[in-house]
Amino acid sequence: MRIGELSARTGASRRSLRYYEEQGLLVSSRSPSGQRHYKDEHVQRVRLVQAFLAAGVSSGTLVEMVPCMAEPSEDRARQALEIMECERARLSEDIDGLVAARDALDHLIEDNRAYLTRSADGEV
Amino acid sequence: MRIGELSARTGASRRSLRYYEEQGLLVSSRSPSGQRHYKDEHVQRVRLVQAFLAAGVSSGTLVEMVPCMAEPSEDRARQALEIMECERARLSEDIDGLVAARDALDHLIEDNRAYLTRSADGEV
DNA sequence: CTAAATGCTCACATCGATGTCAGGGGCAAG
DNA sequence: CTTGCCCCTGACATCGATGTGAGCATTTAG
Repeated sequence: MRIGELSARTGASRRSLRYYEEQGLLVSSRSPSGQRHYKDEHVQRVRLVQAFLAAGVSSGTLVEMVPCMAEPSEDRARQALEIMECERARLSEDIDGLVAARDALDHLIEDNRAYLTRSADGEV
Repeated sequence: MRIGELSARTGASRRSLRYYEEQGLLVSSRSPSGQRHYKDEHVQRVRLVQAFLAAGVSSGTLVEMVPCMAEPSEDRARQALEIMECERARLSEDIDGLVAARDALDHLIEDNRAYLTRSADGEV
């Protein structure tokens, strides 16, 4: 498939797909005229990239984690593992932060509701 | 306290504190010479702002949520409530995304570990 | 009093993923 | 052949929170 279809299937803009490739997160075989061609497999790859980027993993970090699978070397694998675990810790921290924020928000919502209820009861 | 102390207590840079004020997220009383002065109370406020900003709530959205508590009006409260609930949904979505990413990462880590183990067992 | 530390404002820089526009091919159907 | 749609590269723009630096004022410690 060409870039338009991959874009449609993944929701990533063409621009983003080219960017992923530029960053080494995605490969494409080129037709003689230079057009990118992808296989079904790549749909999953793009989804993975999207998930990590959305999770705040930078493309630079991602490139150190994921592509090691393409050209496996023991050293690279060890280094990738270290980075992955580091990133995993960051993710967990972020999750905790978000959950805390949501709790705080729930608190504000509660307060607001209480205020409105009181107000509705005709209180000044 | 002046801005330096508030900064030290919250971990927010002086720059950020001025920015929060500029955005209407923080108030300060000014000394005759124009220096900002804060009360202990404000430490908590800053922490709240930090938590929400870190959670990806924009200062614009935040200003519609939080300061309604300062000048409570029924209409504002209702509108704020709507925004809060909307933002809560977004937060929950984000959390789900992060958790999914972490799961994917765990998968990659697992694969990597398996590879290293096989490698250590002397396999080609 | 003086020097050091702190504060003020204004303005420009940064980062990363993406949007967008321009100028130029490529390819299929009418 | 032409029309329409997709693709290419390259470059500049965007957003939001924060960093940074200049130039100047104020407060505090010695």
